[in-house]
Amino acid sequence: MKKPNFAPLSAQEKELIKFFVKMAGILGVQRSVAEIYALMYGSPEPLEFDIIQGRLGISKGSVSQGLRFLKGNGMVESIKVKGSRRELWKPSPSLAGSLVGLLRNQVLPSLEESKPVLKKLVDDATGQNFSEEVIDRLTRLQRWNSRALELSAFLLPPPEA
Amino acid sequence: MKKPNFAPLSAQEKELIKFFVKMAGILGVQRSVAEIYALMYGSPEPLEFDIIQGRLGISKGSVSQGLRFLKGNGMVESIKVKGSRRELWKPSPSLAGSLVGLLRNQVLPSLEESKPVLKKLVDDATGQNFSEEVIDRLTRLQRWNSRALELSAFLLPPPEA
DNA sequence: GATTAAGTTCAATTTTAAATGAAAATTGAA
DNA sequence: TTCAATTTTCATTTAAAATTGAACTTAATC
Repeated sequence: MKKPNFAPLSAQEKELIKFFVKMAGILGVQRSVAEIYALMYGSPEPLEFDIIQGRLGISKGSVSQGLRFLKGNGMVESIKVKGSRRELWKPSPSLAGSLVGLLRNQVLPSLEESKPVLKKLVDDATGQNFSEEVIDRLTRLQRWNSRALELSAFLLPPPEA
Repeated sequence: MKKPNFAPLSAQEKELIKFFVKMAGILGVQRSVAEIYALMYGSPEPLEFDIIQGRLGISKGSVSQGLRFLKGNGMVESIKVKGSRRELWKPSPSLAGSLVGLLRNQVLPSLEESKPVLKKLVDDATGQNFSEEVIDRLTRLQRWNSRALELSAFLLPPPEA
């Protein structure tokens, strides 16, 4: 019979989790994802699914979705262990790279989508009887969008093909 | 008797609102606030409370709270009309400045709070039997925090006293 | 200083987002 | 190929956040 006996979180682990949860809040990332990442971040060895679930006391579903999200954004890596189906999980080496991955997926798409929308708004405003003031604001908005997009392209080159 | 007859939103206004709502989503700002700001942003004249409420079709409470939030973050300004209790509202001249105000209030506090927490984590980890790997990660985290804080101080000087 | 128009507050409600967990799908060992 | 171990999916539940609106406060006018 299985003994689901997981070590309770240490004070340090709890602090680290709190820290990442707070940062995640700023970025709009959900709590469970931050907890998973924090646990890995403070662990000397890669962790397996069950340990993550058991020690954090969250559901299998949350762990599964959380790992998928983190992997999809390049924030964690998994290691296949031969002779077992289990994978071991650890944070990606570069925290900077991880954040970059996150940002790319979170903000770039919106910036891209907005480009044509802003263009149309500026064109319409210019073509119609809009006030100078408003046209000016819209133009400024468009400029911002472009700059942000350029900056992103520079900072966040897409991952290797 | 009052005639609460407000002009419906034009197609352009709707688009502009959609844009700001999307951007607000990234920053974790609520929809109603984004709508209010967008309406002002696209308006050649400053707007009064009732017009905002009526044209957007949201509650008085939301308008009141939204304006408070926007003002508190330096994103809008109000103009007192003499001989009337009514105020007129318009976006602050600098969009950049507005975003800066927002960011300052949203992220700076968390960065500040985290500083001592991270220091303690690093100290504890160093003083105890923690793995090199983990100590290294925590140190890197601390460095990031410091840099972000410095950068913030540079980019976001506090408003005039 | 009473009246009314304008705006604010906040408990209650509605809406949205996140977490759960049972069932289904998948993997790899035998 | 079978089968048990492991992970994923997703309908449901739970929790969090945003919005509402009626009661309340404040300020202007008479």
